[in-house]
Amino acid sequence: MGRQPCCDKLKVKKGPWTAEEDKKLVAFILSNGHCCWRAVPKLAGLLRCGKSCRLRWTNYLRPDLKRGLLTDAEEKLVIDLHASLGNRWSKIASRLPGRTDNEIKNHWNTHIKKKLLKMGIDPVTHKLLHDQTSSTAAASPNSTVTDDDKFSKKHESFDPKDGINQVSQEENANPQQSFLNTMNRDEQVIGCLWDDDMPFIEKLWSSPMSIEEWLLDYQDFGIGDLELERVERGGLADEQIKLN
DNA sequence: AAGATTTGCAACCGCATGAAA
DNA sequence: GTTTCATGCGGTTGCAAATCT
Repeated sequence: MGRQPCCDKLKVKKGPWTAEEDKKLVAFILSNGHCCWRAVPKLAGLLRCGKSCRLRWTNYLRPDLKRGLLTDAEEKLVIDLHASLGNRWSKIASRLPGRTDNEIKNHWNTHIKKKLLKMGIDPVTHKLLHDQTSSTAAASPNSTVTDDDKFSKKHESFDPKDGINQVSQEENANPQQSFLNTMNRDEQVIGCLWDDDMPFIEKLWSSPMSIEEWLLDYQDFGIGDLELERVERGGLADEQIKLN
């Protein structure tokens, strides 16, 4: 009847991964692949469940992952895709090479959502909050203060130059509309990404560099080294330019 | 300086779907 | 056809670091 359980849940380890575990998982996947996640932890000598291994690989260890904050262009793309796709993070992530759904979801919840609220844009509907709430706000002027309201007050000195885009003085007169305008301006760039037939990962696989070489060059297994990371990012950027 | 609070991210949880037995 | 599990996905939590009081 049915299949065997993927793991004995009583014996699996939980919590943060160690560098040693990362190395074991990477070494195993690079030499054997991951045709069946259920078998990976046992064969790799890890006391983790397959699900945990899969998440660790896809969200952190995969060699094609970018590190660091999303760029302005990536943020704009996420916002645009979110407007049309909603919280379908995996679909959104598939349009951002080197980014994971988890990373995008986290970035949305911690950065983008707040920026949009600060600019008076509803992060759910992507419409101006003023347009949506003017009637209800007038009806209930003493409505309770939300966390988002608190954020807006706390960040009243927010400088658009640090955020989504730089805007002209004229546009500053109406920051909400200005933001929507910049979104339109980016449509061409976004369109290019939408039309990209060959996903980034396929370009990576087809590059002359082997995956082992790539990993050895770019993976630090979680051991922080900012300078190395900076150089690595430069290397990745160069590689992407070559591939393009 | 120290405790409290907030922030950001990695990892886990639980559900839906499809496939294997 | 039914049961059981693998996988993928989105939501949520836990915790270390940063910031505030």
